[in-house]
Amino acid sequence: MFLDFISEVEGLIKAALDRCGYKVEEGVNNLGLDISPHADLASSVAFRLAPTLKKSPVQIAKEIHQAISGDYNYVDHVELTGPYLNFFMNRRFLNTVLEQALADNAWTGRLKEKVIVEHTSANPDGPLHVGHIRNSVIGDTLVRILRREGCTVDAEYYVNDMGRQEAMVVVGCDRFQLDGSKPDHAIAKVYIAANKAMETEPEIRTEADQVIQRYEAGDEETVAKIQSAVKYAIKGIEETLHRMNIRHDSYHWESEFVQSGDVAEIVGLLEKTGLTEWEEGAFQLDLSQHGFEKKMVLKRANGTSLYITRDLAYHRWKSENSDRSVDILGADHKLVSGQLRTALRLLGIREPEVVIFEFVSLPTGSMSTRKGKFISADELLDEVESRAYEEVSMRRPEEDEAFRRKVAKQVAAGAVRYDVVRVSADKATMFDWKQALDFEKLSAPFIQYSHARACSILRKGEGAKPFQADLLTGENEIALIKMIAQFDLVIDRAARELKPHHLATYARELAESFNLFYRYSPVLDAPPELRDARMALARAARNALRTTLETLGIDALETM
RNA sequence: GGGCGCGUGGCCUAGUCAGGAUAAGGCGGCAGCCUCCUAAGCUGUAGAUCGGGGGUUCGAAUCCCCCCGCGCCCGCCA
Repeated sequence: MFLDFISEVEGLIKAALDRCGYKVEEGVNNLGLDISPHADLASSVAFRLAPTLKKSPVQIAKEIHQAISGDYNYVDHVELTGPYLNFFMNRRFLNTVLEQALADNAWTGRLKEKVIVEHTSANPDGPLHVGHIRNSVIGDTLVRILRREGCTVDAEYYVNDMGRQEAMVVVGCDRFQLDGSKPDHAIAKVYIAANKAMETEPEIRTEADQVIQRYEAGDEETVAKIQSAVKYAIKGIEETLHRMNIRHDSYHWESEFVQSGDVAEIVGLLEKTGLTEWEEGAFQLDLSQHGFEKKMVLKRANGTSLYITRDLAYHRWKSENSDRSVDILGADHKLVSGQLRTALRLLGIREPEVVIFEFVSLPTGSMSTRKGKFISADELLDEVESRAYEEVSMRRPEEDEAFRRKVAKQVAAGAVRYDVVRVSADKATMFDWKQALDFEKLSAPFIQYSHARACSILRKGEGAKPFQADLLTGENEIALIKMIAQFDLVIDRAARELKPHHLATYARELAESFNLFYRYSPVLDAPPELRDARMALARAARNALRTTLETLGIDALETM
């Protein structure tokens, strides 16, 4: 809805500029529009015109203001405040927002593209840890945001089954026993043990190399061993992802692209660029003309393929099977993903849009699966869930065990997701138990609670019935409607910039806005007509909160 | 050493891409609000040289340059 208001204001200003004979340079937000405490939408365009027109911004703003036509749809009036043009929404706009938020098909989005989002793709050598889930949460939230925008999205997991780490898992399985614990954790134990053993038995390295070669050559016994280990680990990883409402639509294994011949084909195509050469037995691509100092190795001296070439083949497949593809990658992949994109460009293949997130570290340093130095996502979820259980038991002692367990699970999953997604991806973070276990304002439970309160009112009142939206004139009521209106703007921005944290910020603001309404505008005790109008607003807010939470992948509890 | 990213009250973060009217939240501190639709809530209060220095501009947390600090990368690993 807010996007419609912005479009109207843009039209009014452009028409007024034409009338005055003024021109602004083309560019994003060249009209200087901004949501501001002084107006629903403010324009500082007069400042931009001042240097060329050699007039004061105040004078220019005055002229534009006089030239603005009074033909409004959603605009109520335009105020001239010094050099600023302040636009205000009319009642009709507020009422339309309410009406749309009450409709079943509210917020359907404007895009239609087919998008592939690849996220998580953690090596199947152990459980997801608190660093991996930053990838999963950002990725899954983007999947949901793009779907909300109308895109058809395929969430994909790229399985690294051909790497050295998987060979080490197989070596580990040969030497040690899987102990029957959760599959991904069991795999991690033998993987860590194999790495530890390698310190005193260097021949393990050779053993792993042989596994890689045999696997690439299609040796049956090796194929069976690797694939069963990979599937076993993935089973555990999926289970963890499901606890956080994260599901992939499809899995692609690296080996697919080697077996299909795609990798060999890609290497052949790169050879035709004339930038390749054999050096010390390995086949390499020189990207120095493109700003990369190091050559990109396409084939090892022993003939086996590398992650990067397999990844090139996968990316070609993705670009052929989508309109857009998005990769979620940790900061350690910055350089490689740059090389990958350059190589794709050389081949005329559409490049992926890459979302990089910075590292999550522990107070003791960065995490490592290989060294067994990490806090697993399961550990985190268990801990948060038990804290949530205490909390709900204290608040709702009359409810039974099943209720409290269920609420604790949903609160925990939400709390973990929110704690991750609220921070901008390009900020390195330090994992903090205190913050992860805090269920107050800057958290999912705060938003879930607002939603539950709205549901509580709706449960106690009557169902939907006619109401007079014009009665909603209180400061908090209007502020809440305006906040609901911003949903489309926020989704649009988050989808365009691929920044899910904008939605997290919005969710908090929406909940805050609802809480003020809840506190200062009694619904059930209001006089009949006002009560009906406030019921409608509570319902609209419930819908907005529910949709926001769903888009964040957080369960919208009706009671908690 | 080079490349990329980050630096905002005691702590954590939004705002930076697209410069604009008093720098916005949370945690922690202090002081209040449950005969009132769930207090996982609400209100008030104290607390900020927006890492430092230069520059561009009518105007800089935001753009440019230099410096400092932190993170990540610079493998025939992934």
